[in-house]
Amino acid sequence: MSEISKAYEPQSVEDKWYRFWLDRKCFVADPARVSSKRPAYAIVIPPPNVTGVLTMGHVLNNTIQDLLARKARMDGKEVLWLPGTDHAGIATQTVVEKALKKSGEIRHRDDLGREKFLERVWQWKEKHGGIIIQQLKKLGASCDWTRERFTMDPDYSRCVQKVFVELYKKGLIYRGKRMVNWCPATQTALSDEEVIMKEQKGSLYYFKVEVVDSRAHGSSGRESAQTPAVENQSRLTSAATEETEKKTFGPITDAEGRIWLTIATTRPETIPGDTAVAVNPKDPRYAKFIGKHVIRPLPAEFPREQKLIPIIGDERVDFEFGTGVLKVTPAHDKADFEIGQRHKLEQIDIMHPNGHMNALAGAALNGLDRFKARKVAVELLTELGALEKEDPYTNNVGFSERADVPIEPRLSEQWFLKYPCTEKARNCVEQEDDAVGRASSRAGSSVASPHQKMQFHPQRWAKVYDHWMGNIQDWCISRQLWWGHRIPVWTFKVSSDIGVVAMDAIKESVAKIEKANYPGKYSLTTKMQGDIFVVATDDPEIQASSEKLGFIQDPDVLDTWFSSWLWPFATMGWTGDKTEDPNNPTLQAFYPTADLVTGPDIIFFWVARMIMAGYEFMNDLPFRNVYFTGIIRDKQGRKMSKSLGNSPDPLDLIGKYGADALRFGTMRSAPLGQDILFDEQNVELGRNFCNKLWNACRFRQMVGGGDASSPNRASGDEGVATTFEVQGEIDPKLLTSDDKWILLKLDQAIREMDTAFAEYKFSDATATLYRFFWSEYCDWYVEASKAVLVKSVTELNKSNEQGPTEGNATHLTNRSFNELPDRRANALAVIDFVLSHTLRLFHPFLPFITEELWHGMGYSQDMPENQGGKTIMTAPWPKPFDDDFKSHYGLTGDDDKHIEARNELVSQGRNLRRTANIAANKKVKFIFNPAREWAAHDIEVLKLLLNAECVELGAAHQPAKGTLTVRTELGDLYLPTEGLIDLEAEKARLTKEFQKIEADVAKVEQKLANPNFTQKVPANVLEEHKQRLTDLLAKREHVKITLAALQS
RNA sequence: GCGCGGUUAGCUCAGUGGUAGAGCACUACAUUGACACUGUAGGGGUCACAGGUUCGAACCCUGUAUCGCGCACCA
Repeated sequence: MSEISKAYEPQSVEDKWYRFWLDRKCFVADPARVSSKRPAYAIVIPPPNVTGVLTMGHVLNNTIQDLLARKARMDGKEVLWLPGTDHAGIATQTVVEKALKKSGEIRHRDDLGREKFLERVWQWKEKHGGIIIQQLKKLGASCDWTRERFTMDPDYSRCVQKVFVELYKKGLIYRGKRMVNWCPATQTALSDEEVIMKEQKGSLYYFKVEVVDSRAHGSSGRESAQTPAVENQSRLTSAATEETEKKTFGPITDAEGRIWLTIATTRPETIPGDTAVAVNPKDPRYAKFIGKHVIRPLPAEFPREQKLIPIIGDERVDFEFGTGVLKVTPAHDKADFEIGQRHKLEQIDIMHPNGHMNALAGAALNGLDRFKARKVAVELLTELGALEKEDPYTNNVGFSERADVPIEPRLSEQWFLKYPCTEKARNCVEQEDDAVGRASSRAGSSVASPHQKMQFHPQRWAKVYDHWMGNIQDWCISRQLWWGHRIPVWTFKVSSDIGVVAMDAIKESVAKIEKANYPGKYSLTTKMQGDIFVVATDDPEIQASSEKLGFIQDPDVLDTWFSSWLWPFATMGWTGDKTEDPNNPTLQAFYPTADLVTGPDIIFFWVARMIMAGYEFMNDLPFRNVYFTGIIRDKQGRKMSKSLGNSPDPLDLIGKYGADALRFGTMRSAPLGQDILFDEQNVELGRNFCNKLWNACRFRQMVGGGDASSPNRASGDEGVATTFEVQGEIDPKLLTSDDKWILLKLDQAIREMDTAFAEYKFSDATATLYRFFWSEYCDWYVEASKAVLVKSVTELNKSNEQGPTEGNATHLTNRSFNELPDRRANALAVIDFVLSHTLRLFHPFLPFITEELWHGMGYSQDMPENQGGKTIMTAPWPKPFDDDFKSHYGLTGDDDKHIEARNELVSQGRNLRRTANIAANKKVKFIFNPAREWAAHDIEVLKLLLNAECVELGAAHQPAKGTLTVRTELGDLYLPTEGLIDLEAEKARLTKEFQKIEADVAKVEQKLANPNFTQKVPANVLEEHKQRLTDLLAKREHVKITLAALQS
């Protein structure tokens, strides 16, 4: 800081210190250093997509993690913030596929084939994979980069495989043909969590089907047509749409005596896949038809016998909805599938995997995509005369989260996981009710809180979590993709002699390896399923030998989250082997981790699954606290997205304002549990704040050392020269009221910061820092300190001579003058004390500028090497002042109250200046009649703060006409105006003030007149009110007199 | 339908029963030796609405409106 620039310039500073931290290994966690005196603190990063770029969401998330990590280091903990990236199966594969298509290289990934395509994805990963990591470094993230992990690192992959095999062995993983969420765009199955419901405007189509008695005879349904109970209701037509008609649906008998049922559907294109029609058996309109058949209208060209489908009774049918008749399409609807299971219905799959209709859908629909097919189906029904009407209809449709197309329920064979440890996982998270229960039980007995529970912040997410855990469904873990962890299962169809030979060979090979080194490192299980021999293992040797013998690996890969759910321990070198883990110092030291910081949108995807995995594989929860951030929205409240183009590039913001500014601005606008409306102005505010901090330190440097005339010291520290002298001990005897006040404010700020961190309220923390540093330290303390630091000795001397003309302050004045050099040194010592503490309080939020100033101001030189001497990162976090400290420096609440009142007096005095239209830079004379004795120094400060030419002490000053006055608890302040004021404006102002006081007086008087109030209210509140009334009355009197004086 | 959260100054939000707050924006003044990325002063609010509890409600209770989110879904 030899050349102190007027404004803070972050760019060069930030790169310099980040390199410094890396070079000195400041982020590296060493399990060997962990001890009872030096506890471990760990966070694992929510791994961003390896090929992604930094978003504002990442900024929010990672700034919070960095705050926690940096704070923990300053608390003396051994900190591991473990970084890494996620392979992000679908996202990455889609991106690469698109790029290859765009370049014209391929039309489909099949053009390359699996192996070649994967090569290209790896290339892509190598090329783009590091970007987000570099961006995190720009943000200042203090991750232990030596431990950076990727979910497809070889050893990580082995963990995934091992976990799969273990769960498969246990029977928790199984293969089954089920209804799954199929994404026709990416052509893979998805988990329920990857489906998001969206409201869609569409139509509800009503079409009729003819009821027939038996399969044998086509045209005659006559007998049933005569069924007496059938009421021939007046048909709804598209013209008539009365509310009451909803209830009038029922079978119709036409002129020829044929009976028809009307069915409502949103998906007429699936009619060719219908294999039944269902009614509620309790529905009097339809129950009698159960057992009969209807003729399915589509495909039109199919022979009638093929289209006879039964009418079944199923309680699931809601007779309020639609017509009360449900078409059942077991192959294309989840609910219908279940009905189909109950009634053993045929399943007709009428679609290709890409969402186009196949031949079973009929000639007219074959080859069309689903939505086109819907239109054509409606046309066909119209032509057949089967369509009765079409109502506009809005319903919720599941969309593929990634591809943003409607998912297609589809019957397919997939791998599923029955979640482990659900009970433990569900119960470990503290619910809001628990806190009440625990508090009372603790009060009731001496039950030591036994098992530490996991806390969610904000806690309301615990309820969401609990609800999900209570309704948990098996997890579809297989994906029909190429990029990911391939399922570690090999099969061989035993249909020939070769098969038998192979079986023997593999058995032999297995036996050999088992003997050699099992159990331990690897997992293995084999089994026969029908004529299929299945090998599931993470042992590369067995995998290889199986393939040599003609075994074929399952083509699917695992859901990305099936690897991320292991993140908290797989990143710490977990091998999946419990006997080996005690020898893993990282896991020993850092698992379970302390905090997890993530978005509530992945509470099911990731958080819940990590908790279950933690219990299953580590027998302990993976983290103690989960902090859920809000979602970053734009100024208008819209979610930030690429397509809207409303997401600023954080790197641009860093370039423009600095990383510290971005961090501070983001934290300041991100209250716990609330969504954040992002506004660049917040970042601007952060920059301004950094500049303020910079200039406050610059001021400290400019006023030099304790002796105003002493030559500045220049000493080197990392090539940075200090140009002033850090002051040593504070002398309690020389402290002014302002000194004591700012020390008390610092103490308060430290306490507030501790509370804010304990409660994860980072916006509160920034608000505290902002208030303390800007409003209290800069606006008041620094200004007051100029009385000794800036004014020259001669000037002070002069003003003292002509200053207090009479009375009590003279004695103090002389003393003040005599000890001036000491007092100057002492003021500097207070400033250095406050600044060195403040920089530490700021450091988690503003790592770069605080490090720069820590060294530049020379504060690092006062500290031991490992406690701030090297870097502010390890400087001890400030502690609230204890009683000894306070009594040593004589800090009491009185100083606090006095200075608050003095500040109020100054504000009112400045207001008088304003009233008198006196320019801010013009020095004028004030007269002050203090209620109690004032030290000369304090009068000097008052003069400075009022920008007064002088403050005359007038014991019983009789104001002349045109003198403005204010009455405060510290005394009366007068400003002679010599007729400079606008009388009318002043009268108006005072009248308004008078009215306001009147209103307040009335309010308080009313309260105090109420016996209910005076009797029931706590004593201190009563006292407050009485005091308040007294003050108000005095004030009112004063304004009244002043006003009267103006009138004359 | 069920659950959760919000509604306080023009904007974004603090505020757990006792005088309604901050930042930004706005108005006026100021280029004074830290800082115009600044300073000083000022204007601005029926705390969504309606009831209730209380001596006293932005705050607690009940209901309503409205916005947002999550879960479950009726084809």
